Amino acid sequence: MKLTEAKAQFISSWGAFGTHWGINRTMAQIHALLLVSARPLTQDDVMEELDISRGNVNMNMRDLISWGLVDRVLLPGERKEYFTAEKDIWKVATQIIKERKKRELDPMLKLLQQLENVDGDKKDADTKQFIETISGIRKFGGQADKMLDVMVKADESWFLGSLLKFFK
Amino acid sequence: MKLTEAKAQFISSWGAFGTHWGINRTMAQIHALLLVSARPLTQDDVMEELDISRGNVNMNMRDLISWGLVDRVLLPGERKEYFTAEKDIWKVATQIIKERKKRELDPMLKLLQQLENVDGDKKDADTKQFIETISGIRKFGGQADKMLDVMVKADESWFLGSLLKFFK
DNA sequence: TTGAATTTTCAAAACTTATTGAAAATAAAT
DNA sequence: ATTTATTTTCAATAAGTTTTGAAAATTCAA
Repeated sequence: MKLTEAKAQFISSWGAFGTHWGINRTMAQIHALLLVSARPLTQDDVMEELDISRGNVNMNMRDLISWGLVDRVLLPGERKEYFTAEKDIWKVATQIIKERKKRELDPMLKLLQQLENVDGDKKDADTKQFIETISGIRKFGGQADKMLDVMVKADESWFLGSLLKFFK
Repeated sequence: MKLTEAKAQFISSWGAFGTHWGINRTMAQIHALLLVSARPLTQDDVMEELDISRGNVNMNMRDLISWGLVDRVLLPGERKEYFTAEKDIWKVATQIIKERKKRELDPMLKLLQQLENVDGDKKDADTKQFIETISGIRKFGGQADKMLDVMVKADESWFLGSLLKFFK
């Protein structure tokens, strides 16, 4: 397969993949494009490569920057802004974990904690089931939370190396 | 907080949570409702509780069943079908992991393997970057894949117990 | 069988989210 | 200070997704 075709294939699949994870297709595609580009790109480059409008590129790029996945780069002597993506996939993953934990997991755990203290007779079947379900989810979420904390603090070789030994 | 209010709160938050993970709001809400119900519910129960149409309940319920998260239950002497959700959150999580791995991760890894064999000069910056990025993602994905395999085969106490010790 | 209860389907409508493109704002060069 | 290049914003529109509801299909009982 030729490079151009392979790139297109990767960008398209990565975009489709993203939509299963609550990320919009275009954002994932821009990210994919930057991931496989040896050099930083301008908004115009992205517009041309993906055939999308300037406003679209601009907004999604901002979003990628706010997720910490893309950086603005100023090339000396150039008027235009350039954009580049972190290429180390471990860093990408920990960055995403960090953000999603903050935006989604932590607030959910906080809510579950409150809901666990629902008032009412603990002998009532519905109340009992509610408390059991909520506390089950909270405990599980708490463990996941701890594990992700260690993960984002660890460095790749340590983490994957250890896990690998651990799981044979 | 009263039980009714707490339930409503949980169902609504779980629905919002779901949308961040590529799951539609209603499916997540039906799942939440079944998770906190002490007894199986009919389509009519769900229609009433969530104030949604019959067709909507029916389609999302099918989907939940295909994900292995909900079961049909036939109560003796009853004409209607009842539905119930697996309450053990570890089982729920491993079930979801198993399905998403099969539907998303495995095909992606297969694609990356193919893309790694792109033809072209490995000294060309673009080709080099492409191969490096793709193989980086593939290696990382491969590790994740292995870890998830162990997880879905393990049982909760073993897995979380071991991880907990492992991560202090 | 026939008829009533129940479930399933799916085209149309409602709703949600993403995209465009042109105008406004900003920044740099002359 | 003015012109020119570039980026940002956002109302309008397009595209995509979810929901409805009524008709068709199925299931069960008499």
